Amino acid sequence: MSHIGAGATVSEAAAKVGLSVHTLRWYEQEGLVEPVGRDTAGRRRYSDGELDWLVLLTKLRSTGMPVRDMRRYAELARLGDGTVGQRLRLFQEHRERVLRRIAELQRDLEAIEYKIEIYGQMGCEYEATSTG
Amino acid sequence: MSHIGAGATVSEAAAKVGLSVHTLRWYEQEGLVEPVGRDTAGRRRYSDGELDWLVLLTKLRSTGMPVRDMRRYAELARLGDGTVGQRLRLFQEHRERVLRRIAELQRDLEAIEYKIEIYGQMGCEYEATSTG
DNA sequence: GCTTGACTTCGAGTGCACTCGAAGGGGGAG
DNA sequence: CTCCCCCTTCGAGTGCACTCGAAGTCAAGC
Repeated sequence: MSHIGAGATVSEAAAKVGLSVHTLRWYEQEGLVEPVGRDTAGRRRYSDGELDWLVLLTKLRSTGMPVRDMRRYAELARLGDGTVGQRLRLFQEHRERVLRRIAELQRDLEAIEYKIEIYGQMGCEYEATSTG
Repeated sequence: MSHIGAGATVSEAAAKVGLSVHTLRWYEQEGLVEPVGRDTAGRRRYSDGELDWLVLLTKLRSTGMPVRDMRRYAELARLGDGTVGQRLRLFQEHRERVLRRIAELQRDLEAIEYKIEIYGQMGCEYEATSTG
């Protein structure tokens, strides 16, 4: 490896951010990532900043942001500081969605835990019966 | 409506549980729901118990349980009390998944909130500049 | 000089969970 | 009698986010 300090290769970046090489190229193609810097041979070299961006994208994805919104966000970021307000609103809306989602999961979890309790009781009775 | 007390029609059930009529039939066809009781004309009549079951299914779905696991669960339920242990395990595993999912959302939410803070600060500076 | 890993474009395939529409028929309420 | 809601089977379509494979090229490292 003679690229020490020159940034990560695609496969290294893939390993670091938890996306496949295919997906990294696809993200770039879809405009979620600015065209990545290249080495003399034309191969992608991901800088720390680009890796951070990718990590942020994975967090947005994992919290359920659709790819089209991520694309929108990437476009805004590309346009510079003038779009900070829009990016803020985009993130605030997303936060609300995530909070609602968490609340929904917690609500529905209660039904699951209630069932676990019931089944636990039923199981105990069975055990008690079967073991005497 | 002369079916007072005779159970809900498909469309009523759909409205109550938040699934489409198409999806209700599809759930039945996929074995997520036992064949629903019928009236003299062969039309589905959902009892309160059947509605409760559907509501439970929607909670499982909304917490991310795949349809194949829901089918497995429905099969176990159909087999009676002897499968309570398996159902308990199924729910316990699902609970763990949901808890992990909530934890993941909360973790990733932090990054989003951090960004909101940053953008908030940037926006304030801009406002301060533009308003004076 | 050969292997390895990277590059390109392209389109097709995958998995999931619906979602819809067509075609043709039946029964009950107003 | 006539709507309207329901029934059936069937297969195809949708949306999302990948995911894969093919085909051909290129350059660096051993």
